[in-house]
Amino acid sequence: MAIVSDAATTSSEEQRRAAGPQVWPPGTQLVGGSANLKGSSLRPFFIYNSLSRSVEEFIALDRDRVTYYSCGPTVYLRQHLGNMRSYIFADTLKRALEFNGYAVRHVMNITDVGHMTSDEDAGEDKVEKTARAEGRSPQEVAHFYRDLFLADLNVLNIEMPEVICAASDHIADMIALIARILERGFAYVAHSGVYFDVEKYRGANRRGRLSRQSLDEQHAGQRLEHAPDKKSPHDFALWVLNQPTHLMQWDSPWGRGYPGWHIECSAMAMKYLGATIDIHSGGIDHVPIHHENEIAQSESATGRPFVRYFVHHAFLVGMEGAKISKSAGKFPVLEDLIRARVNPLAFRLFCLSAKYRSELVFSIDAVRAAERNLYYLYGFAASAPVEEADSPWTQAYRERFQAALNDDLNTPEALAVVLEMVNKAYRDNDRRICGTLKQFDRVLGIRLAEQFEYLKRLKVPADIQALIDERAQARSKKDFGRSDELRMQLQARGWEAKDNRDGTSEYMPRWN
RNA sequence: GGCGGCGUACCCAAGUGGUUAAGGGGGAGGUCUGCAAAACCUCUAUGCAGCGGUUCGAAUCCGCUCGCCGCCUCCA
Repeated sequence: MAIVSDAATTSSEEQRRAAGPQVWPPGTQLVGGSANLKGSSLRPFFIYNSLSRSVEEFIALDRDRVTYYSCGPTVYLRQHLGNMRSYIFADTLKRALEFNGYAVRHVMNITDVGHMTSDEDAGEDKVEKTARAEGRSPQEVAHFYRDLFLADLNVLNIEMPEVICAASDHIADMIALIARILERGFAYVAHSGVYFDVEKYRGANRRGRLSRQSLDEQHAGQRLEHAPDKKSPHDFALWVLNQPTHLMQWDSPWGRGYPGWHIECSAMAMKYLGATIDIHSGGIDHVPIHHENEIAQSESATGRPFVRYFVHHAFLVGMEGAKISKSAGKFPVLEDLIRARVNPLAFRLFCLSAKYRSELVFSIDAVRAAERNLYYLYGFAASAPVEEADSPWTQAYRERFQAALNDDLNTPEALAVVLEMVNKAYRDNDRRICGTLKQFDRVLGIRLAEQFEYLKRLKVPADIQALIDERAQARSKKDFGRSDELRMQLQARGWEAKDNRDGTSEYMPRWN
């Protein structure tokens, strides 16, 4: 039984590190998939690894290819802004790696079965609970909220993961994985389900690595009165049996039932990324239970390390410092921002204004502050000389930008670099920074590139054009009363007038 | 009870042993302008919850105190 010990992991890690720089000396230009990223080269990228509780240099298992699994949504409710911070974080991590020349294979799950509530005695599947409440089938509920979720990703300009996989499409993979765990003796079959044998696994001394909590310290099982046929209250379900009221059931070698929540991530991560994946990310709340259990299951089945870098982000919190959570009932969603006439991409920028490991205090005003930055950048891009080559001085900003990202994803610092560069471009009246800005936007993801051609592509409606023409006439006759009146009319229709010093005027619609 | 985190200006937020404590928002003043907007410039924390300690030197390390929060049970 080859459960790899911590010591073994460390030594192979050291070997890898020692070998790394020889394969990829700083400054090496990449070819192939990363060749389009001019100017970015594989440099040391540091990230906080929850497994070691320290910032480590990231070294991919396979040179410049990264396998990345991030926790996706349970599709029983609209994802709120706290959730969206999570996906923006995952997307930013991926983009930062790509900026460094890595090719990232990103897998995200969609949980549509097996994620239980714990309010009631028996517990209830979250998707089914919503289905009952809304009078729809679990599939309808899952699809409905999945589609809303995907739409939100699109609105926030989050890149689609290479694989998005639903748990219910991978029942067979989960059954196969459970069978392997059983074969290896780390699980047992009881009347109420197939359970992972934590006591047995503890002998291998792996569980508790993430949370640093011994099982005895946890008050595990204290409030879980069901499933009396578990050997130990710490044991968790791999497959649930004999729950006839459950709507979603599948046949298995152990009887009809449905999978436990944790097993899907192990099964799908390993199916699409292999037994050992480079990065696994998720919310900090998943450290003690969900990810701990994932590790236990996966490594029991394969005898190999499951995840090399576990990365956890902190919460978006409300103004009283309390977490914005589903169980609390009230939480803002993307539509609340749109209803408040805030550009959703401002929320993206807002998320980047804090480090992923820090709690971020949410307020509409704070997002509006980020929106000012968004439009500052848009305003610059809309009139920037795209066709000209960048000035040499931009190189220093590119270096600083990358250095910030590579320092444990310090996006606030990176953002500061971007703003300082644009400020310098304005101040020195040297606007040849578009190429660099476009590169930055590959990480920022605020659709900046689209703004460069904005004015040229702009179609002015005839009625707006009529107002513009009349205003030009009024201004030429120095009829400023009429001119201001027309400005107000244009404003009411969403168009802003901007008068230049030379007497010309520019008109563009408001962004939001 | 156990584990973990936080407290930096009016607001958001970097910085975690060593030049003037990033950046943004907001505010004040100014340049430009018919006005407005945009942009630019100047100013806006002798101090980083409080009190001790270590150090040549601390927001940064240690101790205590106060306040806030998360997890241990579904949660990003």
